[in-house]
Amino acid sequence: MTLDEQLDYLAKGTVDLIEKNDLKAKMTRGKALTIKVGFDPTAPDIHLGHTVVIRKMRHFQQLGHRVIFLIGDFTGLIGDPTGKKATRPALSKEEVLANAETYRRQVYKILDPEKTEIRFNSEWLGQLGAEGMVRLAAKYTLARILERDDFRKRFDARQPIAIHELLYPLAQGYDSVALKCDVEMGGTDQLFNLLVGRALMREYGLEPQVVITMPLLEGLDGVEKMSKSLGNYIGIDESPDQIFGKVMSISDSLMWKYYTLCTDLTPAAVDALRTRVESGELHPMEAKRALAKSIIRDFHDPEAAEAAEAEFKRIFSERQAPTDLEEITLPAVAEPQLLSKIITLARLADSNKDAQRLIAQGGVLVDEVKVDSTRHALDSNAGQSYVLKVGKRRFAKVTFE
RNA sequence: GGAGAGUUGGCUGAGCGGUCAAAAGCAGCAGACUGUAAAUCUGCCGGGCCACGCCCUACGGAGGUUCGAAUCCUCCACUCUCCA
Repeated sequence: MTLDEQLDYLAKGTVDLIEKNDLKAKMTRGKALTIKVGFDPTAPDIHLGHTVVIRKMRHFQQLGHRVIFLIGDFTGLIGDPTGKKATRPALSKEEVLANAETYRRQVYKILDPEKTEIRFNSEWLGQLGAEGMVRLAAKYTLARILERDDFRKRFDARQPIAIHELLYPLAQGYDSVALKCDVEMGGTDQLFNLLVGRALMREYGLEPQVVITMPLLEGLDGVEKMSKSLGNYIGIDESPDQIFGKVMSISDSLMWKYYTLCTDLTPAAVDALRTRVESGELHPMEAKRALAKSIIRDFHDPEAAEAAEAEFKRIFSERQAPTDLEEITLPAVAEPQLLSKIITLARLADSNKDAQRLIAQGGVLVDEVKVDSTRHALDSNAGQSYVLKVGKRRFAKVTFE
């Protein structure tokens, strides 16, 4: 690839690239660049939203650059104050290392292990001490910190902002100083923090980093950004069946964004596919199936993708029980037991009340037959066995012994 | 330091001393329909009990007034506002 082709490749899918000329200048020197992306130490479950940036990290690796997967164990003490939960419990050294190990295992599904460095920012931020932190804080002003939209909004809305939250962008920026980064990437919500890094590097007499932001991926609800805490995510570590079902649950319109950000298809290819769906040539469900399989192939393998599709068809299109039915054994009881109790014992419902509700609404099948009474009881003597379907996706074979 | 406002179910947010297990919206769950765990519509949405009714626990925490309190009083904790 020529330099310009490389630039285009790296720019693909980005929202901000500040400044493209700076990136070009850095690349012209021919040295491997240092790319930094920070991750939260408390949530080592990588989901599809994270992979948007990770995919871009891989692009840099493909071009021979050095990628630093930075675990923010120090900044984790603060917690990026985007949400309402300001402080988070401090993690022990062991927990941080365990989480890092989980990250490593997951992230190498996408990144090249040979070209990835995993670092922790407590390494330098922990050394800083109170004095260092004061000196760092002296390099920035409150007015500039309040440029950050969420601080501004909370300030204007008279919501509390703890002082330490203001330090978060500074700490993150200092990471770039410590690592002498050439490029830092993040989601668009990170733009402010990334730019603070640029400013701080100047203050410390370093060449400012290039800042790249990637679009945020909406979660399964199609509205909020994908996040673990909102429960609207697809985890990279989830089973093929889970991923398939979750992808199928996104709205038809959202599917195109996933195509753009979670596959390696070119924008032109995605547009072509979309045209075929809109013209009625291709069924949207088919397009969504193809998307689900593509994502599963990335995190598992092609066979798993095919199997997941077959299983999905079986359960939801044909409404049959899954092939690998969960087996649950319950202690035998001489008297017939209420079905609602059995469902609760088998943990197919949260409470007896919940189980009764499900039955009342016609959501429970015993051996393929719908149960119509909340007082339905089953023979619970040893040896009895039933296939229970509770709701759309909870299945189990319950045996008494 | 002083004055005032507030704290309600996963979230947002109503709530007259009894008719409040607590409006409404969101989220969630189920059913119908379907093209799918899309969309739409309908219902459910604290827990216990072989009950279709009864009981228990809940409205920041602890006490109190009352036949009866999410609703009134006292103290405590936390948040916000204004003044200093």
